Amino acid sequence: MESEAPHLLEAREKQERRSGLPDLPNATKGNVVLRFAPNPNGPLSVGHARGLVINSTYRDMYEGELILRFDDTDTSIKPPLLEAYAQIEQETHWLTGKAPERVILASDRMEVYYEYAEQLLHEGFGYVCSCSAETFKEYRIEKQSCPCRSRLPDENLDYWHKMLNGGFQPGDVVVRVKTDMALKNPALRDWPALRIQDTEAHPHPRPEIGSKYKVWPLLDFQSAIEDHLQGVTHIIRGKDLMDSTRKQTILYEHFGWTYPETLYWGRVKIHEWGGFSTSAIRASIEEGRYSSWDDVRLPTISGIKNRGITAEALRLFWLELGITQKDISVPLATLFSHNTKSVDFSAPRLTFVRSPIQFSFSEDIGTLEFPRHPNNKQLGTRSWPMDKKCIYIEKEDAEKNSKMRLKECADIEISNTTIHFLESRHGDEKLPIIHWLPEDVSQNCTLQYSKDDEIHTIDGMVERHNFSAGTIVQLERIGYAKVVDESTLFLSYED
RNA sequence: GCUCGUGUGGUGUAGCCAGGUCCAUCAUUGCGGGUUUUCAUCCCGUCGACCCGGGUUCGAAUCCCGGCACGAGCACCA
Repeated sequence: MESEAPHLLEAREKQERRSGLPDLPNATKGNVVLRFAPNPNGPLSVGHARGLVINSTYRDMYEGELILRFDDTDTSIKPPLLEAYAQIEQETHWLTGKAPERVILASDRMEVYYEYAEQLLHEGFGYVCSCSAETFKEYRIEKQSCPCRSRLPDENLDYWHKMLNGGFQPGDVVVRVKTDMALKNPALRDWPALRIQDTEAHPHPRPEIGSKYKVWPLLDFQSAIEDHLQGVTHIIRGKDLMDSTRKQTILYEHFGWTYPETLYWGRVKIHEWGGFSTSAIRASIEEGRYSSWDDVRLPTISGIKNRGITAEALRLFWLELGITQKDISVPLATLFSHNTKSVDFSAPRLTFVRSPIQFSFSEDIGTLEFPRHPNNKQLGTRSWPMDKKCIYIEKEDAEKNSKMRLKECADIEISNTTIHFLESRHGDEKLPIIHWLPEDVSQNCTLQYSKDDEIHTIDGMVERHNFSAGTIVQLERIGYAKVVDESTLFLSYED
């Protein structure tokens, strides 16, 4: 018994509660190759960030490699955007902390795909089909072979060459992988591998490609070939691509290759945004609804970055959701809570007074010196001279109270436009604490924030500073914000 | 319609494969409190869940059967 069923003799130890990502099946350190393959029809969305975060984390866990592959093989429906290539590379670096080990452009690899397509036809495992999409659909539903299926390899090769030489228009013909028309899953029956695109009317945006090719591979074919050629060991993709895996596995079996281990995740929506369709975002920008891809209202990586969200927050966010196949909908508040943790300790405190009202001190108090951050002494101190004896406080505070405590200063009482110091000057009484600003260190500033898909602004006075654009600060009693320029701040989110 | 997949608190998530240690983990949100000269951070407390119905078993969130619900694919998009 000991040799035949040792597990019966030993009480198996209960699995520890897991934290972080689960192990990758069949993976060993140093032998893992992953890929992230977006269509560059626009810069990356927050949804793409999931692919990047999960794949790059596994890359790091297994000391493997991450390939960034541009699947830019559609020039008419979701055509690539030339600027997106470089931007996606930058965003990848920003989010994952380093450059991908390899970068591949599918549009550079056309000859390779052709080679395998030709082999497919030559070996009788594929055929050129001249049925219309609708006609073939009927055959597929009826589990019937279409007439083109019985073409001989030589005949197919003739068609193939005619395809390559521009002898067909889009829709005329398509190369199919010969599977089995009786397959249970209708999606797998003789699936299309390459088609014709009108690259005169819709040239590829890369000038070196342009109208050079008429025949283009479809995702299932291109991706299958490339994954094998690059030695990809693990694919992590959306579960909407499950049938894609099955189609590709049939192709792999024909070529005698081993299909990578594949994991899937479900659909994610963000309450405030819904999905992350790149095409929809692109359309809304082109319509002029948004200024550009990095508009703070957009669910793009550049938009969220622009808002003052850190790469770390985005990473923690996606890591926490993991790779379950459930379809989920998450509120933005979850991302923001990660951002607060990511940012708080290093965010210098800055005073911003909304709707400022001016008051004068009844007496001199000299220069005030106090820390830039209550817990992080490394951020140094700030010093407020008060030669003018004139300060700003928020309108709302002035209206709500007559006695209050000026933060880091003293207890006061206001009357008309004058501030008198109270006996309890050093804080014996419990008074509302408000933030305030001496005129000596003030300057006009606009605080922007996004709400309900609109950008709103609040005018006020900000403490004079020289933090560079992009610095994340905390506006005391208001929230975290990003410095846009000398006189503009952007509030990342409301608390 | 066919095919595939998923169902744990308000929202996510762990546990499920190898049934007990699970009156179910962690986070977030809400509520309450503490620290703090910020309505921030941090800390503490609290509310709150195994889709339904059978079955197997001494014992089921975990295994089996049957429902139901939701999602995706069936594109000459990726």
